[in-house]
Amino acid sequence: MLDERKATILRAVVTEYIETAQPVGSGHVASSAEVNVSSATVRNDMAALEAEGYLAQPHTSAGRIPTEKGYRFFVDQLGGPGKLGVTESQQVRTFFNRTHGEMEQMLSDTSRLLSSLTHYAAVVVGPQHEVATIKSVQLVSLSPRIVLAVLVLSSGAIEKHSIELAADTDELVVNAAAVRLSSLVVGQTLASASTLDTDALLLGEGNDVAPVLRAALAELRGEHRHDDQVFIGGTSDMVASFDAVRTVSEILRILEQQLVVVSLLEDVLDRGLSVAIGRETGNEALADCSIVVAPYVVDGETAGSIGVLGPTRMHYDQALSAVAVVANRLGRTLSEG
Amino acid sequence: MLDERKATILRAVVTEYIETAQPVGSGHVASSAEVNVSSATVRNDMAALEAEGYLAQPHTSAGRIPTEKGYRFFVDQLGGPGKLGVTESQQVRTFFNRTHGEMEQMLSDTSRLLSSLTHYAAVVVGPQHEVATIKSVQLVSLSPRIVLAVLVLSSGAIEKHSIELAADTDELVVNAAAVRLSSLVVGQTLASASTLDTDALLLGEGNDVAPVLRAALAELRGEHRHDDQVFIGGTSDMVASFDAVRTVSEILRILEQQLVVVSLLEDVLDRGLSVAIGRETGNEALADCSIVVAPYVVDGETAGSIGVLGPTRMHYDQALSAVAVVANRLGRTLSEG
DNA sequence: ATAAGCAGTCGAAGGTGGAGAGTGCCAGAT
DNA sequence: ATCTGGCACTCTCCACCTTCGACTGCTTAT
Repeated sequence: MLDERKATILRAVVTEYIETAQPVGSGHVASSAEVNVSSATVRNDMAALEAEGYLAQPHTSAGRIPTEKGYRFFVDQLGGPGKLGVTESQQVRTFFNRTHGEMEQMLSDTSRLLSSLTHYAAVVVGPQHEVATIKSVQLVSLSPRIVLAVLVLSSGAIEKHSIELAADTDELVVNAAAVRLSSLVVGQTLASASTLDTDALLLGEGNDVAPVLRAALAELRGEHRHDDQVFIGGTSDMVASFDAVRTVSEILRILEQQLVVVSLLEDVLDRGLSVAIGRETGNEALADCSIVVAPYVVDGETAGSIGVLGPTRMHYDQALSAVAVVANRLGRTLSEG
Repeated sequence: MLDERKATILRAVVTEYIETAQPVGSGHVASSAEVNVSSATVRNDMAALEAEGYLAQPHTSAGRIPTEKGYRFFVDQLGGPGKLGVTESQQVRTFFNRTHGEMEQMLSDTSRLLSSLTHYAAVVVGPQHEVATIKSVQLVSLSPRIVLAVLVLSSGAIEKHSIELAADTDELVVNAAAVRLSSLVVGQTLASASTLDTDALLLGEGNDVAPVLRAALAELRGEHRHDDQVFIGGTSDMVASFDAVRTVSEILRILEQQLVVVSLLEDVLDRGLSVAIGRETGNEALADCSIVVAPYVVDGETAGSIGVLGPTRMHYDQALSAVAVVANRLGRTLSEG
């Protein structure tokens, strides 16, 4: 649909605009290395590209700016992530060699890494808990009526939830309930544990233990929903790409609503490495932004996703490689543990 | 040192400037309700105030702007927080009536509340763990060499730390170590637990249990340092108070370095409700910002602190009352649990 | 001590006029 | 049939100027 020369010209315009943030004129394009025709010819093609919706003019007699469709073509023809620069590769390598220990700390650091690689905001969504098995359950009495349920998952993640009981309950009873609970759910996944038939299980229990157990199982059922951990880093870097405080404020508002961010990332989770440009994000406030997202795989299962959020005129090639590489290494590192 | 009229004029200038962000001229001040002298008289006093360092002129023939010293005077003469507006009081009341359960969730929500009350960025630093007693310790084998230590504190907080062992260790051995560890530290504070004499305690232990126990105790010692939880909300609101993206970016960079934020708040912790204006924050990047901070008290002990970060031309009265009220209610709510 | 008047200063706003960067189109070259 | 050079035209940007208005500071009168 786009002949070779037009494609080259479009590519040149996008590249140039990403670099300078200024409308690109036919002269610049003609003098660029890849194009060997005169500016007049470029002008004709650019007019055609505008008619087809790839470019736009801020006003007559200004250069052209890529439209979302233009960026989309540009990204598609990149055909996947390139290689990272040497400095960046080195940075990723040392990061993952040095990192160890706490998963949360590591995910948070990963978001910092990603933002430092790309200079855009980085979002890391922690592994889903559904697939992890329960390693241990514990009930701790904090006060006569409040019990804290602590779950340790095989991923190393911890879930806690405080349970308010209807009546004062002795610590011994709580402990008994904990033992029973452990025997029921340890080794299962959170998903399967939450399908347990509460009523049937409670039949054999004493009158004191039963209510505690019932409450705990109820929590278990509700607990694993919407408890995604999100780590956001590098907002200060990204902000520098924009020039209106107003825009910045709106973008920050989106980032503060973590639910929105998570759903943005999860929408594209099954598509693998992918890019959403401007309104493709489905969010009007992000019209000037693009998102590059990739899932990461732990032990063969898609566990979570990472991404960067930057201006539509982002350095897509760098962002794509950075996200791809980091997602890959992150998955591998988490698999080892 | 400042006669009554000059004080009134200074007050009027600060109030007006906070409202409009425009330099304030003598005419405006003279026509304000509190001042009953002509603009010429105001001019004379304003010149004096400038000479004394309370006001500054962006350029000749512009109105005056408060200096840090001017804001300082203004804040000092406010003499403590006023009352919150009815809408705001209502908002605080419903928030604390409805809130319950998870402390982390609650602190995070509190930062949202505070930012929504003030329209500035809100920072909430979670309770220090030093004073909380250990309710339970658990060691969970994640893999033959990795053990996860989970501490439940009386505050409802959880600390976790993964421990890498030198040798593969059976789950039974880990469990034995956990039992022994529990008997040693449950009921103690983290602070006292970390002063335990490791070597003496290990004498009576078997060769298999000892290394696990030693590793766990070592973690315990290091664990409670620098593990403040920080919750930041409302950055998007605050951003709208500034007009240079550059400034915004620098402020966000500070907020991303949580250590810096924590130290800002903790510097003023023992001073009670207090305000740092511009460079008083000790941070050059926050020259255009002010911070209002208050500690909150749980069970008679200063536990943590909350604060808001806004422009130097912030609505100090509203910010002071909001911070004071929320700190108070937060402390009370946490004490009940 | 306060007020009134007045000259002076400076920025903001608006208008003007190139300069420069672009465009579209046409006619001629390849 | 395509490309190119040339040309007229358009529109922004910038520098410059002027006017306007909001101040101030000073001097003088009360």
